[in-house]
Amino acid sequence: MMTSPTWTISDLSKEFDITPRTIRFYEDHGILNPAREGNKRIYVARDRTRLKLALRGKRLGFTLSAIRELVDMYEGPRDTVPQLKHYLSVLESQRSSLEQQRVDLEETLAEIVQQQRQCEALLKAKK
Amino acid sequence: MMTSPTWTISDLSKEFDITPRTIRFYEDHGILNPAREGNKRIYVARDRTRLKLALRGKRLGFTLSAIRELVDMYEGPRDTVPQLKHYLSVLESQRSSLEQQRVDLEETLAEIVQQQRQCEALLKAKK
DNA sequence: ATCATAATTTACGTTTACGTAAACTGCTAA
DNA sequence: TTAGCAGTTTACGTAAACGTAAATTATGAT
Repeated sequence: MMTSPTWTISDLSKEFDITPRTIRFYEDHGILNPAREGNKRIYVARDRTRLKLALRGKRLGFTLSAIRELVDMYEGPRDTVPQLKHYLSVLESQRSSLEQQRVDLEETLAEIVQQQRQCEALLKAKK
Repeated sequence: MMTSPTWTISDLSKEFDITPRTIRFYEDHGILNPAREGNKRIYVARDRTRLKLALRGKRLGFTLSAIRELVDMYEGPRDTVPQLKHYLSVLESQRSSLEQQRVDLEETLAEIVQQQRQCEALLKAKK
């Protein structure tokens, strides 16, 4: 018999270097929905994936409610045509905002690299 | 005689679509330092550039204090070798964090595009 | 001179994303 | 069986980034 892997709250908090408080907070806001064994939370692969997505979203500066929308959508029903169309429009707006962010990122990175070069040149001149 | 351009607080708030409150808040936190004419704030090109940088930083999810460090450094003195070395190390850590962010961004974008394709395929199948 | 408009300072309010403390439950090793 | 964890809920606290209202000042137009 094959059994699928599960995690406890401290497993996840260690793996992703966040506090259990944060994980419970995400649950309060509908991002996670772990099963219970008695009163203890049991996380399965799906939960872990959602948490991973959430943390990546955070690193990109998304709010928790935006993250919730996002992960919900990733799994949500796409049965009817109106659902599909709505989903598509949300995707499109996310994409355009991310692409603006990418522009900002590239610009900032380019400037930083340029400053690095300048500094190194100055350092060499000093020696 | 040539006179360099200046802006009022509402000029800038309109141009960048933020409230004057935000601009003054940035000043309180050392990101801006406009001159005064009587008690009114007069912004010159340097202030405007710093504001632009700040807003780009915000879109990337930087905190205001991080933004302050960044814009300060862009103009700060780089005379001594210790200053240069410190500056370089700050630059390097910023760069690595931005590069992590770029990875996150590309991954997320790729997933979004994939979902878009799936949806479009589903939509076509429905018709 | 007055009236509207733009600007100012001061200060309290608000939302987001958790931190932290308190008081409890449930295993497990000694 | 008791001590010690890991986990739980409840609830108040906090820092960041402004919003918003109040009271005041300055300036240009009529």
